Amino acid sequence: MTHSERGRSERGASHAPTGYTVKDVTEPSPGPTPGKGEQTRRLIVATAIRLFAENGYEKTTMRAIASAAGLSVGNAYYYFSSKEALVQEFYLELQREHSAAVEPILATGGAFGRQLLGVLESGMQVWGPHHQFAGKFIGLAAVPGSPVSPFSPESEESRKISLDIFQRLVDGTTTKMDPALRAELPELLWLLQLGVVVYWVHDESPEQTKTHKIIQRGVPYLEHLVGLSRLKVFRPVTVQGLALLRMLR
Amino acid sequence: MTHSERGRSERGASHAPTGYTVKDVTEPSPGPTPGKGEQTRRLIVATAIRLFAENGYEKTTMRAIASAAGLSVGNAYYYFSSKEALVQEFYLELQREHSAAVEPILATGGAFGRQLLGVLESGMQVWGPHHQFAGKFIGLAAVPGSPVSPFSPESEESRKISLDIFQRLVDGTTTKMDPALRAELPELLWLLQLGVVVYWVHDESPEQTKTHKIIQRGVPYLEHLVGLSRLKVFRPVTVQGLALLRMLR
DNA sequence: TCGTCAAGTTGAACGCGTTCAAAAAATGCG
DNA sequence: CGCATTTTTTGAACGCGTTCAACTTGACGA
Repeated sequence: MTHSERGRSERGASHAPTGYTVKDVTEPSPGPTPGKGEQTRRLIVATAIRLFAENGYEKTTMRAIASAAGLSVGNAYYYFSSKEALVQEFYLELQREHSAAVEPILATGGAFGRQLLGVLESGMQVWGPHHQFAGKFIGLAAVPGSPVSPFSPESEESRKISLDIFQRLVDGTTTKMDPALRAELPELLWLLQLGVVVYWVHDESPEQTKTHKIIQRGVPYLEHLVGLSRLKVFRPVTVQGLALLRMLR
Repeated sequence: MTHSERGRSERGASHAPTGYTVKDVTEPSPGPTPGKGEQTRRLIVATAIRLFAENGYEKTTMRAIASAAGLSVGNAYYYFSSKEALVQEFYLELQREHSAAVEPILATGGAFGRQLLGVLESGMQVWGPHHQFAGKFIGLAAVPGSPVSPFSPESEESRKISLDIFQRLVDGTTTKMDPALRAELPELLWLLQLGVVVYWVHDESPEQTKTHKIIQRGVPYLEHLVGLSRLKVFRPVTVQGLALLRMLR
């Protein structure tokens, strides 16, 4: 792990394909001129995503991706430094899907609990078909220094998308709470989501029913706690807890 | 992942080496008669542990283990179904070391916070030299269905050792708390430890100073919360939180 | 148009974890 | 002991992710 590029998962050795920002693969026409390299790149991403979704992580070998896209393995590695980088693309795709699904919920506004429940449930809906894939993914993401780690620089875009959802949720909620808590709540929810994901991934109950039930009980509980933060009795506990949270950074 | 053995990490296909319970590699004489197979098995474990500690996870290839032990790769696979199974042995070794280090702390008894701090700190001391290895390990352990997953049946022994430490800690502590909380506290601490480990593994500050600081602030905070559980105002929050915790199982 | 250089592409090769048919060694029985 | 059976050991082979020297294609100024 000794590459120092920022924010993108490709490498391109010393010579990189045309730089650009990640955008929808199916966008109509604008954006950077789709040169030959760009075309190949998109083909690889699209093929990889399709195969990951169809056949899962392990069956989707680099050779399978390359041959399905009609090119050589080496060529795929010219655009992506590793299989993990392609996994990251798949992850981003699902995250954009989640982002879109969550849009109406956040736009409507409303109580904290209702919104959080919506965000978590729609996340499970988007990821549901890929539960097994997620199990392998989490194994990659848990390794420090991996590009797909939620703490890696390569995951900055992912992190931003995710944090943004919670930021908007908190900004838009009418639920009253300690202002100090409100300031930290987006990040706290992001961490909570990490925990939920870990639980969900290990949840082998049919349709991940256990996870559903837990967030349905847990979210109102959390909403209750958030409300309590305004009470004088809970003030010291809240303040100290937040101080601890800030230490994690 | 289609083997259904209980509690051990080896396989042995249809024919398994002499069954026995995992014991100290360096014990004097008793235990199951050390037949040829048993000797080979121990040699492999000892060699693997040594190489993991000396050269880390990736450099310790199955070929390296086999050749260092003076036998063939296939032979290693006769006793251990995978490299992960050998990693598990290394993990168990460190856990026994931790268990021993923690003994005097638990024997002394004392306040909850003091004991918990001792347990966590000594864990970091034992694992400190293997911080990088732990990073790879957590990647394996995070994958559902992996034998080294903390939730796997193969990890039952590990889990028991760990839970036992927290059970004794809670049983031995003089700190007053809600009895309902006391009943669930060992498992809660076990989960907390999982979180600490994840943070520690990703903590790249020198000597993992950040993790040290956080547990030094976090443990007293937790002790405070535990104490608060006896107050009437905190009762509903405690009770509901515990109900939620029980749902996780 | 041609030549030059960068961009893009190839496929063989490497080391890895893992498998397995076959050989060797140990064991048990008449 | 002689022989059949089981346990243990071997090493070649497989498919995987990844690397890289060599080749082809495209872009562009002279």
